[in-house]
Amino acid sequence: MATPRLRAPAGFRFPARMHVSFNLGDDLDAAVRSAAGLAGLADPAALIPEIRTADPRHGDFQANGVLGYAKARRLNPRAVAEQLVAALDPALAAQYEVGVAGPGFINFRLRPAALLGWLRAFDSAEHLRAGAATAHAGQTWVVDYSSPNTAKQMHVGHLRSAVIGEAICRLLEFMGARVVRDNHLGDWGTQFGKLIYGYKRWLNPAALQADPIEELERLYKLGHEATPDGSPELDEARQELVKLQNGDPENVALWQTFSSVSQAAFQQIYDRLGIRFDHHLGESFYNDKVDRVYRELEETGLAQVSEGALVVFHPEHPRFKSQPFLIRKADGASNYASTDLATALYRAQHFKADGIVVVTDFRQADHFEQLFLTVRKWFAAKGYPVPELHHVTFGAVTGEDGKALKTRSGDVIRLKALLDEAEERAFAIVSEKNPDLPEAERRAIARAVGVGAVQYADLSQNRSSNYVFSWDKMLALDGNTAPYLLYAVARIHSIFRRGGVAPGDPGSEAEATPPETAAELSLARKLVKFPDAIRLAGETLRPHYLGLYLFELAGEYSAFNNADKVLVDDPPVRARRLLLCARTLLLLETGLGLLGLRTLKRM
RNA sequence: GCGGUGGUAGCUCAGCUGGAUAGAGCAACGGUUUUCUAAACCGUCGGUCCCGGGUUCGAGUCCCGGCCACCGCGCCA
Repeated sequence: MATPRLRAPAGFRFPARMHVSFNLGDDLDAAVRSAAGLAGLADPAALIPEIRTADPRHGDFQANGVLGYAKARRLNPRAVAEQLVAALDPALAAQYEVGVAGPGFINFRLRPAALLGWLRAFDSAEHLRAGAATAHAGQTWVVDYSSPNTAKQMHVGHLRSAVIGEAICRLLEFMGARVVRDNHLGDWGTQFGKLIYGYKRWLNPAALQADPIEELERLYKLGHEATPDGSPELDEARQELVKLQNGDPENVALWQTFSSVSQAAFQQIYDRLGIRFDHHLGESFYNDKVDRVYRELEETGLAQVSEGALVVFHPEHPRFKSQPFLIRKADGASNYASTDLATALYRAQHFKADGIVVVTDFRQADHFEQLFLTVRKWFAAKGYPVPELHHVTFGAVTGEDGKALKTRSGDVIRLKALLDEAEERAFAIVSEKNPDLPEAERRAIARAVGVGAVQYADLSQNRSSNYVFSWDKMLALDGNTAPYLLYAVARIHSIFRRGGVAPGDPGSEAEATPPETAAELSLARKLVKFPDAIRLAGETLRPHYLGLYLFELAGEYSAFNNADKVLVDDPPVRARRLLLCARTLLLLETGLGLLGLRTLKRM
């Protein structure tokens, strides 16, 4: 069937310098809306263009909105689509081939010169950032992630929150937000009574020096074993806790020691993962802030006493009308609902958060749903601004048997041991594949590849589902893995080394002509979709959308790399291929950086 | 019992909030190297999208009812 195509007006020259939108789809949305008015549609405001990235077979973008509009008004959708196309701003024809297809889709295919225009406009990390930063400009987002318990080892269960949380922080920052990274440590609770009990009796100072968390875990275990239920020893341990809570100087000093040595140990892990928190406001920080929560929730009538405890019900909710949100225990003590409420208030008021993101596993979904329901009503009742509240959940990490990941002896796997093993395995692989590199470099490569593989295994998959931990899969050079992506980066660097130019060097790109070969075009069209991946990952708080894009980009690059030699003699061809390499490198390095991975120049 | 999440190729998973002929990787089979990193690329094979209804121009995607797995549901976090 015939599809009308817009042609560039005779003599039209694509301007060398013109405004280029970061999100090209935004231009199309505006253009179609404007055309709806010019085309004389009965109800132009009702036409929502619904611009989507298209299957490459059909074009780069498509407008789907005509179908719904036409059907609702008993119009022929193809006819409406053709009316719209005829009314499109002719300047658009300089950039896109436009056609109507199927039942009434409008397809837009970027012309090679327009592809080059975008690639020239977004030629640096700064320009990409400037393009992306409109989404959350001027906003403050608090991200609560990792959040381990002090005096305990970080284990594999803490991995996902840390990795996903950091990627979300970087995405939000890239999109223009000021991000407050807050490690909501589990640093308060009944376990400290037993730990102090053990500490005062069996401390080995040398062991505390050498591996503080190891020693604290040993002391807690001894304290726990020495204080069985109903024993006088348990009463003593409880007394230690009471003393701590009442500000006994000795116990407070001990508790502070536990916190500081724990944070120092955690930071060793965070350094390997590229994480640095702005704040470590643990549960203890909110001890003196829960009374206000009780008071305000009672005075607004949201909380009530039930079975001696202070609870919040949500009558409009099918389940939480009867399942209580327990915010103060019957004995008067606070619990994590109390401190989480106080935390939300502090973040909203002290940090002036426009958004709060909490990254924990899916088992806490009920808690956060109740928490957020309560916060919204509470803030509304008091006239406090209500931030966007997001609970970012994730599934479990399982072994290949589908059960929770454990060591062979059944213990939890420590994060330190896990990262060590990742680096060892990566070192063995790089030493086999590239034995001529100096050992120091192979070690450095192993650090980036090994840790990156662990991070990316988490980030490449939809966070909602469980994921199966497999060394072989995450360290494979094929498939959607960190080594595959890092390898693509290294290969591009290799070309620039061979060519004796720096990536993105303006001189090397000056003569670049628009992409021509099938592989060049395919790569260029993938490159300009980067903003779409950022938007999708950022809006849904699902980093795997960015990972998937990077994998597809690396795939396009590999196909290009295989089909078209870059360092050819013909200057314009060489220049445009170098430009494509430089932009691929820029987007891969920027994207992997947003996911928290470190990239390499050689591997 | 109520609820959450998942169920897509032999395996591990995508599928951009309802769009065009459902895609990758692994595994299996075949091909490409005087080549900028073959740690790559290309192709073939492979589908009851858990089942049954419904909504509509169009459903893997939304609604209803089932089945299976994991998880949560009053003083742990």
